[in-house]
Amino acid sequence: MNQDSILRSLIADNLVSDPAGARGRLLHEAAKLFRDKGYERTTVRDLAAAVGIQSGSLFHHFRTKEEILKAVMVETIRLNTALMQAAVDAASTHRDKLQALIRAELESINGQTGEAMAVLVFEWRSLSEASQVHVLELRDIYEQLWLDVLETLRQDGVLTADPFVVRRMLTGALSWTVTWYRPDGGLTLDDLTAQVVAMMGLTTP
Amino acid sequence: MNQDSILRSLIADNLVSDPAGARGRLLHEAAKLFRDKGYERTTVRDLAAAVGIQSGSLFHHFRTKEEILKAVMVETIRLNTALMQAAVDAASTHRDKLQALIRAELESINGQTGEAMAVLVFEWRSLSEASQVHVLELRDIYEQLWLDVLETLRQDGVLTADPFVVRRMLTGALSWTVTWYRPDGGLTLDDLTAQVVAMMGLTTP
DNA sequence: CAATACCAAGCAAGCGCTTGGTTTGTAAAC
DNA sequence: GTTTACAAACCAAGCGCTTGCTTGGTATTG
Repeated sequence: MNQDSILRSLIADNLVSDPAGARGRLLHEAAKLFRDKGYERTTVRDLAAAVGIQSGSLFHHFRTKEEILKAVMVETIRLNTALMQAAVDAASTHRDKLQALIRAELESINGQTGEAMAVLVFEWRSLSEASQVHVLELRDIYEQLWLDVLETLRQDGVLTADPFVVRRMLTGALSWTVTWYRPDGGLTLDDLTAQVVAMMGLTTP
Repeated sequence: MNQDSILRSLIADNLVSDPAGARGRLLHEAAKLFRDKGYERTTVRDLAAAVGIQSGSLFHHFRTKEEILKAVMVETIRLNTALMQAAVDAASTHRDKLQALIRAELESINGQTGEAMAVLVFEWRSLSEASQVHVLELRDIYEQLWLDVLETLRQDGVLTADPFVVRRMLTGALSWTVTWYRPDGGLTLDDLTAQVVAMMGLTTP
């Protein structure tokens, strides 16, 4: 199950939009704009112009501007939960599973879906409370993946800190990379993963 | 040099506003509003109401709304640079200096100045480019403090990862605490500091 | 009696979203 | 194979409201 087949399977199940379709293209452009200018500073006219239609025509596809933001977030979480699950399943040892998760999340944040992941982190407050509840449920599934792996490591005695706290710290550390990491800066994502692992004192003995 | 005397010395030098004065009170309320609703969603009418004046009267103290945001950020960096410097100076060993920095930053983020620190992290994009340059210069001084301490630890052989990367990871991890840490949750800031140190494998042998 | 701090009113611009009508794609009906 | 039917996709225009900010005048303070 590689990344591309995971995406295609989700599209087939109607869980994420086809990036080639009209809806998918809009969501992709919306993610870029929301990341670059922020949700509030992005107008529906900006969004419409990005896909070459009139602002009013947007409301044929989405009822409100906020619905667009929510769709970006929901589809991003769905895709990434599937990607993380695959990463965990592919690794064998507990330590490798954590490393795979770190690597996969760095990939999500700094790769193709980077814009959407940044939106998920920095535009949370712009969601209405009702939408927040919905997105939160999806995020909990995602987080449990991490907690399960971290808990096994703690039982192995490799990790001394609280899994819950460790995950929160990792969330911050990894998502923050979006503000400074540039792939052309002489540091690959593998390097970065290695540094995180080294920083946690988890390098293979 | 305790925290209070540092603050008073900065006020005397006109580097930060007296929290008791009109300007200081507004900046404090602005930081709260900006954190809770975001800069864009906060209107000048909100800001004015928070200190009990009319919206137009705001522009007697600040020329633009953005000037308020900038002032919040600039004064916060000034205060925290001074606090961090004091924390480093007070500790003796290299490891203690790092622990003091972590503790001090957690305190800044989750204590009295927490609102302003959150604004500094999450409202960066709302600053005009001209203001960003100015704030960036101040931030570099602040960051150098961290890098110097981390470099000594690397030379001691205690730290294997790159100081630059470690600082960026710590920035993310520590500032992210603002989204989840609650002092009444049975976890003190000292506990949190200890967890971070443990996570880095820096616990005293 | 100046300077500072404020109010009441409102302007111009930009915002999300609505409206009524036109084009386009598709597939059955003849 | 043309015609008919109809919904989906879109446009052009603009409405109602909110926004940051201005203006001219009035208290307050040292």
